[in-house]
Amino acid sequence: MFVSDATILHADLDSFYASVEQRDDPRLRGKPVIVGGGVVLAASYEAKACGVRTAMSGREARRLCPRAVVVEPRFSAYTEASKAVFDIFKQTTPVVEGLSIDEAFLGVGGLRRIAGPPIDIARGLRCDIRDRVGLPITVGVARTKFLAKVASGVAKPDGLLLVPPDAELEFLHPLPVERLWGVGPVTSRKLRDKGVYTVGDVAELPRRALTAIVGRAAGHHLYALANGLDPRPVEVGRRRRSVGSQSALGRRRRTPDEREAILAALVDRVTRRLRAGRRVCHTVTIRLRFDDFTRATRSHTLPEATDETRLVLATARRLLADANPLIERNGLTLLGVAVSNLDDADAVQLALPMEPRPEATLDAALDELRDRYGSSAVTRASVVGRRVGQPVPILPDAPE
DNA sequence: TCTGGGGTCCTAGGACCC
DNA sequence: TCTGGGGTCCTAGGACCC
Repeated sequence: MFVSDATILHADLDSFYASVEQRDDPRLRGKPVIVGGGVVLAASYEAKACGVRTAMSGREARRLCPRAVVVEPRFSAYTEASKAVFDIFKQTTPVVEGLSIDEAFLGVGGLRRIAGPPIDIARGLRCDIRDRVGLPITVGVARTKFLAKVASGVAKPDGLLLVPPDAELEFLHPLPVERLWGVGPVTSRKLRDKGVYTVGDVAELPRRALTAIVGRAAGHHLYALANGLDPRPVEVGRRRRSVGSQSALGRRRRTPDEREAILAALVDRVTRRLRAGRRVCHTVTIRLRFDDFTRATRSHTLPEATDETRLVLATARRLLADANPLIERNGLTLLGVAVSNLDDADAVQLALPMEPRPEATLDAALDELRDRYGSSAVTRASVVGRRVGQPVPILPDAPE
């Protein structure tokens, strides 16, 4: 049987925020460092050794690790460090799929001739990031995304681990179910209640039994992962699907005017980011959290896409007003705004009658768009299907 | 000791259309 | 005229991830 190669790298910066702090302030090196006072945003490995965890309350963290140095987060420093690391990723291979500020998949399948086998590429990558950015990074190498991610998780901190394609299940099956992507506290409890503790236990379960425990989609997903099946390719250029901003309000009651002011600031942040990314949104959602930590969302979809602060704010205000009885009853402790259903701001729709050959229609559309806006202005094109007889809006205005 | 801020994906019911 | 099936979109909630 043909066994494909381990050509996917999962690169994950170790305790990212805390590592940046230790890099920039030599006095912090070798010491337990906690980033964030109210809630732990990141903890150095010295702090993790005391039991400090991300998302823990600051008070609990200080109790566990009284010697820890607590520093305020410096987000601009983290963004800058992340950019530097991603630049090195992209110099290593064109196939980079970012997962978050400190994590990415790299496809290195086509590079053997010029850069050697994946394990050597991974070694080189770790050295480059250490030398040029000054940060430790762990890399997992495997045949699939999931295995590469598990490998990096197992190899942390500052490690490198290859899962050979002929030893995947030996590696995977002894691990606890929580290592499976998509198994959080709720799913973990459901599985453990049924006597399913390890990835191997999941793999032994019939698919039907698994979907009965965790639901359809999750069941199929976990079944595949536990058996080493994960055909997802490393995807370049994934677009953001929503933009949001939120603010915890503390326990103090806010007046309607105060809530208004906070809402306006949130909408302003979100629409600025929208415009900076040349995107427009269709749907506006407000997020609420209450005294008892229950949550609610309220959303509205606009007839036209927008990036205008005024319009998004008016919509968010209406949603907030409608939720007022809920807020008065339960006490608001968090307010958030998110926009989704995003489009490119400068997308233009063009309706053409369908030709017998679909590609001829697309070619004709591209020709017409290039005529209208100049060939260099047309950078992306996609086909939108409409039912026959339904009107398609035509937006003839050229972007500035 | 009550708990940040940024996201993704899935589910389920109802409206609406063919 | 009535009934049913199938698809899409919207809304709300929930689990999960970093």
